[in-house]
Amino acid sequence: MPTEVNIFCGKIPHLIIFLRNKQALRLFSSSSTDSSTIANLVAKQHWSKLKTHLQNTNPKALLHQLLTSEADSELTLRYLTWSQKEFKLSHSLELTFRTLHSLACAKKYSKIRSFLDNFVKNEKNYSVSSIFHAISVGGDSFCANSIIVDMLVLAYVKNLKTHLGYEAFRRAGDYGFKLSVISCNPLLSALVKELEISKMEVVYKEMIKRRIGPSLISFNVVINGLCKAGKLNKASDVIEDMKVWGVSPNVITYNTLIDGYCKMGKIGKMYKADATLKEMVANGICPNEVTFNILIDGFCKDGNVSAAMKVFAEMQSQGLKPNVVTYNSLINGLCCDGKFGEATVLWDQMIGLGLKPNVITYNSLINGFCKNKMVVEASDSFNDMPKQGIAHNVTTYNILIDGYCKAGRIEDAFAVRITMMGRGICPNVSTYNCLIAGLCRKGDVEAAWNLMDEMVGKDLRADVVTYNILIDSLCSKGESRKAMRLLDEMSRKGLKPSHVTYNSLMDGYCNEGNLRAALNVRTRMEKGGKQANVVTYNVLIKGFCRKGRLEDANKLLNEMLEKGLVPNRMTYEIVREEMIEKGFIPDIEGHLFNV
DNA sequence: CTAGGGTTAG
Repeated sequence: MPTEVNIFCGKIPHLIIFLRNKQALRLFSSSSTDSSTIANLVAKQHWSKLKTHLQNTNPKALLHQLLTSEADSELTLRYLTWSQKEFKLSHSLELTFRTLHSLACAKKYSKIRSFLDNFVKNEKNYSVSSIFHAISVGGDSFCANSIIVDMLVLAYVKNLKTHLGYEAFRRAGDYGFKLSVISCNPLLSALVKELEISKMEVVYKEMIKRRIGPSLISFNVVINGLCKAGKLNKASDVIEDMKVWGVSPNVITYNTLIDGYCKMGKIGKMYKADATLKEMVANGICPNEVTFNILIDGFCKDGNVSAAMKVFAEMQSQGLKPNVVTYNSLINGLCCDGKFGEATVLWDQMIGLGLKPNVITYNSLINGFCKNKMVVEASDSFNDMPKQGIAHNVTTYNILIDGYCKAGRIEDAFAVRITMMGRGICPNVSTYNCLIAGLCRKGDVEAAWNLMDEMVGKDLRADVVTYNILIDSLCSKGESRKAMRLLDEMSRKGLKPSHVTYNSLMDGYCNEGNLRAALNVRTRMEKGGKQANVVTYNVLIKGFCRKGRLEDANKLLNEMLEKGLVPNRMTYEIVREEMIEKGFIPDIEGHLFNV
C-alpha cells in the first residue's frame, strides 16, 4: 500500500497529495456534471480554468476518461494537444491513435491531417513500427485505421521524410490496411524526385497488387521515374499496363516518354523520340508547346542545332507559340556551339515577340562565352543582368567562377565567391566543386583538400561530383590506389558512385598499364548497378590498344555497338590513332567511321 | 500529385 510506504518514509506532504488526487479522480469519474464541466471548458478553450480544475487530477486519466465517455472526438483532440503542451507530457501512442480513430469515425479528416502533420514534424522518436502497433491496438475500425495510415504516409511525404513514408507504405501492406492514390501518388512523386527509382517501382507494383487503382497521374509519375533511370523499355511497358486499367495516356504521358528518349545515350534516340511523337498523334493526342520544346532541346543536346531549328519552324507552322523555354534551349545550343551571331538573332527575335529573357537565358549566354574562352564577354553579360532587372542566382555565379577557373584565373574566381557572399548568395556544393576542380587542374591538391574541409564547416556536404573531381585528379597523377580509397570513402558516406567515378578509376589503371585492375573496377561498377557507357568503352579500348591487344580492343568496340551505344569523337580518334594507323582494320560497319 | 530550359566531374 502506498499509504504505508509514505508513512514509513515520513513523506507526509506526498501522502496528502496522493490522497487528494485519488479523491479528485474518484469524484470526477463518478460525477457526470464534472465531466460535462470539463468538456465545456475544453470546448470554450478556457485553459486556465481547466488547469485549476485539473490541479488535483491526473491529466492522463482525464484523456482516458474522455475517450471512453461519449465526449466529442474533436474536444478530445483539443484536450490531447493542449495537455501535451501544458504538462510537457507525451501521451502514449495508443491513446493518441485512439483519439485519431474516434476522429476518423466521426469523419473529421482535416483534424487528423493537421494533427499528423505536426506529429511527424515533432515526434522524432517514434518508430514506424511502434506507430503501426499503436494504430492496430488503438482502434477496431479497419476502415478508420486505413484512413489514418493513408494520412500518415502523406504527412511523412509532405514533410520530406520520404523514407519513412515508404516504410509506412510497406507496413500498411503487412497489416493489410488499404491506402489510396491520395498518399501513393505523392509518395511516388517524392521517390522520383529523390531518384529512388527501385523503391518507386516497388510502390508501383504494390499499388497494382493491392488494387489501389493507379490513376493517370500515378502512371505518368512512374513513366517519368523509369525514364530518369534510363529504363525506357520498362517505361513503354507501363503504357501497356495503363490499357489494362482502362486509363488512356494523355499529352503529359507522351511528352514524358519523348523526353526520356531524348535524354537517352543510345543510337537512334531522336529516331525513337520521333516515332513516339507519331504514335502519339496516331492515338489522337495533339502535341503541345512542351512536346516541341522537348524535341528542340533533344536535338540541341544531340549536337544537331539545325534539326532543332527545323522543329522550331514546324512548331510555328502548327500555330504553336514558342515561349522562353523554347528560346532558352536554342540559345543554349547555339552558344555551346560558339554560334553567338545566330544566338543574338534569336535573342532579338524573342524580345520582338514580347518575351523577356530570364536568368536561364542569361546563364546560357554567359556559359557559352565561358566555354568559348570569352571571359570578357561573359563578364559584360553578367553586368548587363541587373540593368535588365534580372538578379544573378547561384548558378550564374557558379558559371562565372568555373569560367575564370578554366581560363586559369583562379584568383578572380575566388574574388567572385567573395562578391556573391557579399550580395547574400550562399555558395553551394557546385560552387565549391568548380573551385576544387580549378585547384586540382592547377595541381594544388593541398588547397583543394582545404576547401573540402571548409565545406564541412558551412554545413555543405561533398557530393558525388566533389569525389569524382578528386578521384580523377589522383588518377591522372598515377595515384589510382589512393583514388580507390576515396571510392570506398564515398560509399561509406552513402554516396552512390556514378559512371564518371568508375570511368576515371579505369582510366587511371589503364594509364598505369594495369588492365586487370581496370577490369575489376568494371566488375565493381556492374555490381553497383551501372552498365558500361561510351566513356567506359573508350577508356578500355584505349587501354587495350596501348598494350597492343588490338583484337581485344576490337571485341570491346563490337560489344559497345551491339549495345546500341553511340561512338563519340573520342571513340573515332582512339580507333584512328591506335588501330587504323597501326594497320588494324576494326571489324565493324565502316559507315560509322565516316565522321 | 504528372511533362520542357542554365553550372560542377569522365
